[in-house]
Amino acid sequence: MAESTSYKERKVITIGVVSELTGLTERQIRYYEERKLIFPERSPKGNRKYSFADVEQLIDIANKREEGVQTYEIRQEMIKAQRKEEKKNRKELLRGEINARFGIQKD
Amino acid sequence: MAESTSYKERKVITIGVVSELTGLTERQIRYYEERKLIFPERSPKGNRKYSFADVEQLIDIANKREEGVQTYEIRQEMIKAQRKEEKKNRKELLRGEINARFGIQKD
DNA sequence: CGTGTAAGGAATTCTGACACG
DNA sequence: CGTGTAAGGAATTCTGACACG
Repeated sequence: MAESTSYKERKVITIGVVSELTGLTERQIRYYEERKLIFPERSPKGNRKYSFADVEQLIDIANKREEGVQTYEIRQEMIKAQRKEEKKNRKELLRGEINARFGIQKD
Repeated sequence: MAESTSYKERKVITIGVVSELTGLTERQIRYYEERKLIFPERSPKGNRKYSFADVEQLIDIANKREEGVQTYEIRQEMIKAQRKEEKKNRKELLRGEINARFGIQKD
């Protein structure tokens, strides 16, 4: 249960399909990577591979770009959201540890 | 909620990636299609596209082939399983219709 | 039957660059 | 800044066919 990743996260989609799915050009998709908004994996020979989560992320980016938001600002928002996420995770981890010692006893 | 298909069912994976994911050669994957064991979609220009469900189906096929089961037999099993599935669906549909008329009233 | 392979062509993807605004 | 495009090359995919067992 740490072996596989969910369908949503597996990086298996090529850039051409992502382009169809998002309506973005390949040029745009590559540029957003350059601006660190998206992080595809690479196949052995260098082809980009995206997940469904990436596709959704790109759709969000496209929407923000249409509103005139610059890639730099989008990146800042992403970083902010990420920090919030990490904070939440640390909290849950801590709670887990406390439970492990003082909570529900197994044994 | 009849618009999109789940990640598992969306046909977005190219044959090269499927080959990596399943350990099968492209030749094998195409042949299993010829034998009607798998049904990829096609991109506008004719490239095969598979879903995660297809990948799992192919792994099942690979396992059966290793046991020496022939493609024809695998196909028969698939058809049988499909019939069972359809029967279940008809049952549920019927139950749904009965409920709609005589069951929980809305209005 | 199931799979490998060489063949030839078409489509895909990649990078780095120039263009425009 | 964000995107288009032409360029050249490498990798991908496709089909139909011959081979072997």
